[in-house]
Amino acid sequence: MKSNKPKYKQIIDAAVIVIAENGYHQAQVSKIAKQAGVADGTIYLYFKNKEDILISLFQEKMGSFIEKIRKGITGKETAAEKLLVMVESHFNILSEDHNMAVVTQLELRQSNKELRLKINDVLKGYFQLVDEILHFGMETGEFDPNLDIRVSRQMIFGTVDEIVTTWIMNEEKFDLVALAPSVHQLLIKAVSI
Amino acid sequence: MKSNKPKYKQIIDAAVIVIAENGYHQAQVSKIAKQAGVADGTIYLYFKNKEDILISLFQEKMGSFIEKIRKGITGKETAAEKLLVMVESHFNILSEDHNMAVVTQLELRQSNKELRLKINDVLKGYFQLVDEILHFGMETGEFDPNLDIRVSRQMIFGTVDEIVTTWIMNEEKFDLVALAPSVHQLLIKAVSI
Amino acid sequence: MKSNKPKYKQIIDAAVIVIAENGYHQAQVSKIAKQAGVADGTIYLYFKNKEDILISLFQEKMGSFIEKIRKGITGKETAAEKLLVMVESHFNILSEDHNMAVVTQLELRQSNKELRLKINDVLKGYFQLVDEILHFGMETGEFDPNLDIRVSRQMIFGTVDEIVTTWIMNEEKFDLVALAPSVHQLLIKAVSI
Amino acid sequence: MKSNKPKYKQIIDAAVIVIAENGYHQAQVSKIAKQAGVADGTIYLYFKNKEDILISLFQEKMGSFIEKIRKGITGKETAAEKLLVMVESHFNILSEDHNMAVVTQLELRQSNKELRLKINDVLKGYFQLVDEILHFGMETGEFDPNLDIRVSRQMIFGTVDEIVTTWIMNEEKFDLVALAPSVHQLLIKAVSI
DNA sequence: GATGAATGAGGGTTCATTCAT
DNA sequence: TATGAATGAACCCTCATTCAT
Repeated sequence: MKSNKPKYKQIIDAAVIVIAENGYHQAQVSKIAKQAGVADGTIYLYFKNKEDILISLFQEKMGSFIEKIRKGITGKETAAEKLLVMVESHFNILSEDHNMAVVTQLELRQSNKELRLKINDVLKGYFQLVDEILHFGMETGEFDPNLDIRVSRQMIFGTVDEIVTTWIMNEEKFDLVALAPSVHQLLIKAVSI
Repeated sequence: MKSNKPKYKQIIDAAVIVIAENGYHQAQVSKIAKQAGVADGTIYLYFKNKEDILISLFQEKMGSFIEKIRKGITGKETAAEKLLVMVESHFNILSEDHNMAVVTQLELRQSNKELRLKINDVLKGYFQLVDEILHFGMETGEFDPNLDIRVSRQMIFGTVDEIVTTWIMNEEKFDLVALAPSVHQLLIKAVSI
Repeated sequence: MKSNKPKYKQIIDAAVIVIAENGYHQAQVSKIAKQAGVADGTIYLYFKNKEDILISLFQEKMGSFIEKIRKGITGKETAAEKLLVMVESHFNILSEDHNMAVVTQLELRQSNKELRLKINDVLKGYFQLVDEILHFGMETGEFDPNLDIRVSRQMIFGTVDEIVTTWIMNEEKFDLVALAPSVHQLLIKAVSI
Repeated sequence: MKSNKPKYKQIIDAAVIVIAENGYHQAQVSKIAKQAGVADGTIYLYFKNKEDILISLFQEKMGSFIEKIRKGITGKETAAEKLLVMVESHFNILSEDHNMAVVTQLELRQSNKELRLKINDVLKGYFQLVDEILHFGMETGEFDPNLDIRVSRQMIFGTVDEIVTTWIMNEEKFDLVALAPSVHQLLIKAVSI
């Protein structure tokens, strides 16, 4: 029985599983290869080196993560609704993919500075999304026109990120998605007039 | 000329310098020993293992960090003032100690999950401080009596932490302390009625 | 536009170029295949394995090398003249083919003992040529009738080979062919009565 | 039972044995360490890397090789005698140390260009010795005053080296030392007037 | 208490060769 | 014939920790 998934995706998915199960520093290339069902050398036909797997992983996953959120907020009419959908989606997506949550929130942050800088580049897409919502809210008059966009964005991302991290560190013992409304309420109050 | 500092502190200070200058993954025990002016083996008379150095480092530094902040907020009369002092102190202390900022915000976060769990234990002292301010504000009627304490605390810590991290990742190119008022204003609006 | 050269020669020529340009240890089969304009697998339709390429290369090139020299000395009347032509030809041929010179003098000598033994087999054709000149000189009375043929041959080959190697190691900065007369003179004195 | 040899020498001697017995490309650091009776890591307390072992090996062995020969020729009165002693010593030393002979004549020549250049540096000490004998002979009138020193030296070294290599490639089946007189005679005739 | 030489486990990556198409 | 994607064995070096002095 052959897998029809192209090997590139196959390897990235394997990496997520292996990192989630073994931790960043115990995610050897050979383990990833075995999980992907390919030979060690095959990895290097699709990725320049181990770091390249991790960056690609983050890009792929975060790319579709952002895309999903963006789709969700597109139809919404008010900035408040958009923000709510963003928080809800963020929590939802990570709730539904335990491995991804562990990998992006905990494991990949153990990487070295160079890799983290590249990861930060990817995160810029998320920051941009937040900025768009903020600008929109300021235009519609929902948000304080004198907001410091940068600080507001850092508050929003910092809050959501901290909550998710805590949730994972607590072994996902509470219902993350259920927190969305109260998180949203706090954030809305902060940026409103 | 021999240092009179007890070797325990000597080694921790050396660790901060070495990690700040070389990064977490390039901070070998032998480098720390050399920086501390002791033999490699001497380290193990004062610390169980390398991880123990890092935890002790975090405990020592975070302990005095929290103490300083606690002192600052003690005299203040309103919860809002306390929160302002907390944010200002937080930014101030890290602004004045570049090495500490780099080590606690960036480098130590590259440690494995186990170590990070222990670091989180130390952070509980900080969380408690935030909780106290929140409770105080709820009692005085400054803050919303229906606040979800945990989420509010995560918002406050997440926001402050994210801003500091961004500041360091940007090579401290902007004035961190100057941001305190607008950060404070956002947070106050979030938790007020 | 396809090359009409049979692929066998095509691959050997590619190997010479790749080895000369990249060195023995950086001359991967895939590089040779790319240089030859064939697929990696095609190599194995014409050669048993990588070693077989190198031996074949040496045989082909050394074969025509010896042939050229043999032609040059055939018409000469005295052993001294023959020896002069041999040295001159040797220097000439390598001077005119930089790649070949590098490959046979430097790169192929990095091969393992087994391959070098096979290379030595090919060199026997050259040794035979020298032996013929020596015998001829001994018969004509030009050379010492009590010569130890084997030692004399090793002197002649060792001398010429050492000079060529030095010339290449010095990046061909001096005129190799111009050395032929003085080399010849030394050798003639050695073997003469 | 502890070895009292300093580990540096211990490791070099082990390297000679391992390379002689297994060949250059099969001489793994772990094998050398095991043969030396030390841990793999210990190697790196005395040598920068694997290449450093090989260069040091060559320097140490070639250094004492040249020293021995130099001592032998010092007392001799004529250039011819000096040359004889040199050839004899060269053959003698290698005859008496099979491993060294294999390592320096065959195995180390498989190293990459960079290492070979460093090996060549060491050989310059030998070349210098030959040059001294040649100059001496030219001064005493034993040798042709118009000798091309460089070519003569290359002849002498090339001849001796080729003979030793052949001897080893033939598994030392003939008596190398016994060849010294006839080799000497040839070389003397070559450089005499 | 203090030293520092010695230990030894562990992993990313290359590349000659194969074989299904 | 020709292809080229896939294979998987093999090795140098680092560094936290120990222990004889």
